[in-house]
Amino acid sequence: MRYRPEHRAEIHRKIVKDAARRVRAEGLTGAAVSAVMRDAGLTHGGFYKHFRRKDELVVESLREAFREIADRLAQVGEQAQPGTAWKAIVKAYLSPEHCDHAEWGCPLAALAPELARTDKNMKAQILRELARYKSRMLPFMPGRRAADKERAFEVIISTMLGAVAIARILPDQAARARVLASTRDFLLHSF
Amino acid sequence: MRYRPEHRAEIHRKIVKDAARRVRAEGLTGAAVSAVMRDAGLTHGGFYKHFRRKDELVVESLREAFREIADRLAQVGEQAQPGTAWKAIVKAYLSPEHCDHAEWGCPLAALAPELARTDKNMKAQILRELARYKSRMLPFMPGRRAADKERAFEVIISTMLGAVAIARILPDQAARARVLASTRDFLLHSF
DNA sequence: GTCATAGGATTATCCACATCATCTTATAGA
DNA sequence: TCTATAAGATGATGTGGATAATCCTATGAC
Repeated sequence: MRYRPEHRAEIHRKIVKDAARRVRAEGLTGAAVSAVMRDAGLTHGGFYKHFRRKDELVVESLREAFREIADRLAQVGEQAQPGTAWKAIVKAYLSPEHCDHAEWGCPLAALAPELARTDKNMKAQILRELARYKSRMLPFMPGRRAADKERAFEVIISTMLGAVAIARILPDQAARARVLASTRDFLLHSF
Repeated sequence: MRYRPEHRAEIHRKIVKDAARRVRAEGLTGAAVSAVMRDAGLTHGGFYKHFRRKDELVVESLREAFREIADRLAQVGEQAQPGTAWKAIVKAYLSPEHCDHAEWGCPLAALAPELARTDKNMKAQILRELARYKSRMLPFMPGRRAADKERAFEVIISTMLGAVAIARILPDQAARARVLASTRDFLLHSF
């Protein structure tokens, strides 16, 4: 129908944003073609005008999700007092808000084991996003040398995603908050 | 066909054991009825002579998986010098062998986010298994009072499962081993 | 104002999977 | 030895999802 030139890009973005929410909320297979198209106000048929295969959408949605969380955490880090940035990031990551809203949260906390099971091809693309995520967090990490910061990032992100993943299984807010708080205190006193 | 009385139970166990492997290797939806039945040497049709619904198999396979890992870790804890049991457990959990064999490993490391997304009913049953897992690990945990041990378990298991989940995404053994080792050292020096 | 075209709709196909009704048959128990 | 029965096989059904061929039409470029 020869829409406005920017229309195509807008729809594309809309689909990806929606898929980024859905994969985190429902898992890697949670962004069904018909669902994301419906959310974009379209029918499933047009999907392949925007993506060659389903996998492309999944990868793009992960890229979007990693970017969103990196943006958010970087902002938290930048607003913190110098030297305490990593602590602010830990507090934000281990907050009840993050725990309660996987759909806007860190894709690692929402999907890590599923990402590990993707095929070689997709995993390579995921690793690129993971590397970008890491590099954006490094400036805020504790430690003098780059290698120290990398170690710190790996340990801190592992600990945090584990805590959030466990907390999300727990039914009542009290138990959830307890896990988040004790992991937070543990991390804050450890570096 | 009126088989030996114990035949039914044997087949049932075989199906569950196989499903316990499959869910950890391929995710909560990885134990397809036809696949587990084929592995048991049967066809898909007989499945519903053993389970009322698919969910029942999933829950039983998780129960089996939790039991397997608890058995393994408890054995490690018992064989360790008194007072160092938790350290031995941490080393076993963060070993390359565990990382490389999700299908025999801790269901939390393999499935935590997926477990969080199950419906209320299944989650309640999962929580029971999680509680049993915890109670079996508590005797080995550091800390004086029961509450301390509980906190220790929660923080330690979160950290460990996160590290394994991240490591499993990484492609080369070196990077994997690095994450496992630094998380292990981190934990061992923290309690 | 016309019309070529690209974005979208419709519709169909294919596949994997859960579920279930019905048929078959080996064997435990008499 | 006979037979009732329950485990398993066969095959059908329904669903959800990916993919693709074909058709439709609004609009930007002229």
